[in-house]
Amino acid sequence: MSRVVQPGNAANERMTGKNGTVHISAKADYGMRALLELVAAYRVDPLQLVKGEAIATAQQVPVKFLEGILRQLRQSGIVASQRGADGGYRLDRDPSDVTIADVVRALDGPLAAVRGNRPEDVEYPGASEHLREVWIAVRAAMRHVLEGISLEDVALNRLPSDVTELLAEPGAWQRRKP
Amino acid sequence: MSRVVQPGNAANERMTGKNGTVHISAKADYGMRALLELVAAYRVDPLQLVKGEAIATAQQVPVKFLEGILRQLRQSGIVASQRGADGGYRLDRDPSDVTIADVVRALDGPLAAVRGNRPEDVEYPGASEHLREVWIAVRAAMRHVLEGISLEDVALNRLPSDVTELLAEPGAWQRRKP
DNA sequence: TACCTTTGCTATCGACATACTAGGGAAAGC
DNA sequence: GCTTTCCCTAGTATGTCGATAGCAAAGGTA
Repeated sequence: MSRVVQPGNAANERMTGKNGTVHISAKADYGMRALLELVAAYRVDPLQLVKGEAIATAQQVPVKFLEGILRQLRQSGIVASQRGADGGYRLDRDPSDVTIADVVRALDGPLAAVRGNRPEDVEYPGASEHLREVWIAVRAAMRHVLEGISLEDVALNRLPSDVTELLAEPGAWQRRKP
Repeated sequence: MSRVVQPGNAANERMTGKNGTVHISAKADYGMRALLELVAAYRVDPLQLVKGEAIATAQQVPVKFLEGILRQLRQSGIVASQRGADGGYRLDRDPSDVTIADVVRALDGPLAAVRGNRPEDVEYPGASEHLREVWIAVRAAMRHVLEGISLEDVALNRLPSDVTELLAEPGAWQRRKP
């Protein structure tokens, strides 16, 4: 509808709808951004509360949608909340103790799936006998990255060394030729 | 109408539609399996044609759906086809020259997306300034695995060393505790 | 030529997920 | 009480995904 485009992707091509085998959903993206706002507050005072609307305006995210995300994060024990005037949200765990995988799993469920099944559950006949190992490896790579980065790492821009090596690979910042 | 997945039912559950931020679609899964059948034929005779229905029954995949997949793979230059009696499909490139990333891109488009946009296109304000690096790293990790494995590697079960290291990680074959 | 086989293509379908919005209700504090 | 804030359920628009049907086009065979 109103095409809420991020302030960075100007005259690029439209990628309408869901695209990509690894897809960071709006929930995961908004959730991470909300949590990074809470990390900033946490570093001032670990018990400081931030209102949902403050987070929403700071990150330019629909406020009612964000409320649902924050509720899920609370139910997963990542965030604590308080109601009433001067209420709000805060981190309930140390930022160094919450990984991106924690956040993604809390909001979107399991990291990886093959046709809706867990990778270790699929069976392959005949010539595709060893395909399962491939999907397991994909999931393992995903876990390796997402479980190795904490909220603190992102907030302070201090990513693990193997992750920065990934970023230093040639062409990591460009898209592949179609 | 609880859509809750029973955790104890191992054999046949479907996990309720699409799930997972890395999702290997039916197209990618079926496409890989079809190609591995074609690799087996290729090793006998690189020009040998295999009928769509033969592939479908060998891999237990819906025929008409597979036809569309094979057509996409032909349009991407991965397979060749011939019509008429004694027609069929064959690999059009050497199995060592086709990576899993090639297949996935041919069938499902770009490897990674953040809310439908390319990871390098999203822009983050304030506290989430460095979130983009994370998504870029996720995509780089995906590329590193999928561009490093060829059809031949899977057919002969000779995965690259860094991939087998991923598979040897403790817990790689088990799901994480919910 | 007529006929059969096999791929090529388009259109369509139901089911479900995604990304929201609406409109309240419940608690905390003054 | 009253206000503020989070909590919750339900609903909607849109799109994708997995799959099927039907027919056209290309190639071989008699």
